[in-house]
Amino acid sequence: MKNNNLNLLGDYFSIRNGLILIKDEIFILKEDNQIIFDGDDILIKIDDKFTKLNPLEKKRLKKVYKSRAVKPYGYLLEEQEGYLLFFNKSEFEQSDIGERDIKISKLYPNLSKYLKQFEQELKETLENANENCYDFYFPRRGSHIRQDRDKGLVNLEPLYDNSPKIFFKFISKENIFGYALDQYYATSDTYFLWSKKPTEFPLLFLLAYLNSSIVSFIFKSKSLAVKRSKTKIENGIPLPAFSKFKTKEKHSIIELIQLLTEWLVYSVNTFKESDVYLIISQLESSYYLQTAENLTYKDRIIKAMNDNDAKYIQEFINNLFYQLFDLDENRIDYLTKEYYNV
DNA sequence: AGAACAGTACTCTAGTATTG
DNA sequence: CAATACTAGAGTACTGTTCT
Repeated sequence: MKNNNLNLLGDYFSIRNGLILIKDEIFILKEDNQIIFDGDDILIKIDDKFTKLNPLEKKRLKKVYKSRAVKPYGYLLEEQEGYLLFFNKSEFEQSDIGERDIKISKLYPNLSKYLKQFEQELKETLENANENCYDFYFPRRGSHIRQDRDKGLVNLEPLYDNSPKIFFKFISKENIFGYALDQYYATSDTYFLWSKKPTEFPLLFLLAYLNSSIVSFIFKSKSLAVKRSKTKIENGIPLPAFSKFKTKEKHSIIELIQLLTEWLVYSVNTFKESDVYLIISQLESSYYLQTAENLTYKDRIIKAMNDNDAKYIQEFINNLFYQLFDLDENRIDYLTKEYYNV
């Protein structure tokens, strides 16, 4: 059955857990409890006293989320778990252990003091798991990954910090794929898609595809429910061969899918009037919506956008995918309802 | 109460790097 | 270049929580 020409999600993306920490409660600092924000100052609790962090130290605190924050096209801002204390091993690569310790405590005097409160406990955990106990400053997994067998490690910090990324829950029955443009760190109950090689199609198109009813159908028909296993997702989700879409009509569908997805991303996350105006103005020049038979949809889409009706936009995207793949939407709906009980 | 689920982090393994 | 050490990958054991 295996078709060697089939593009799979796993061919283009590595799926990796978020950060696996030695102990979440030590590395994830909760506001008001372990850290306080006072204007531009950040204070951290060490031996029951709040101590002010230096500017370099502030950069080591990252917004961190758990999988309950994941939602289609975005994440729930209010579900931020806390601030991750993230030391990056590659910052200290060249030094030996002793030198590294000194360097850390010089550059990050307060943060290292904070961690040293728990040094014994952290070292014991690492020792027990046969891991290097001197690395108690760092996440155990998820800060660096190997993309290809013959290539070096990729440092994910800049990608977590400031790069568009797609992620989903570690355990989920549905195809819900979140998206973040800004700083988004997550614990190991979230999986991230990290690009292995440039794909032919843009990330927003992939995001739309993964959240579409097509992939929902694939999830159900292949029983791909994510349950502590990523290989099923890597090998179970086919990616369309972009080069097959040759006609102007197909390209106009792809263009419109991206535009609508962009709107969904805005509507789910930071809703800015100016961004929405820009999208609506781009709708005017959409080739797909210019043809006589599709003209009526334009007003309907604009209305849905003004009403913040994400459901309509999602359904429209679903239909666009059916058209793109020359599928009979009624047939898929029938199959889904009849045989998958939804 | 017991089952099912979700979150956490433990641990085995495979592959890479180092060393002698 | 073989032996050994190290590290990241992967799956799951364990535990606390929620559902029935």
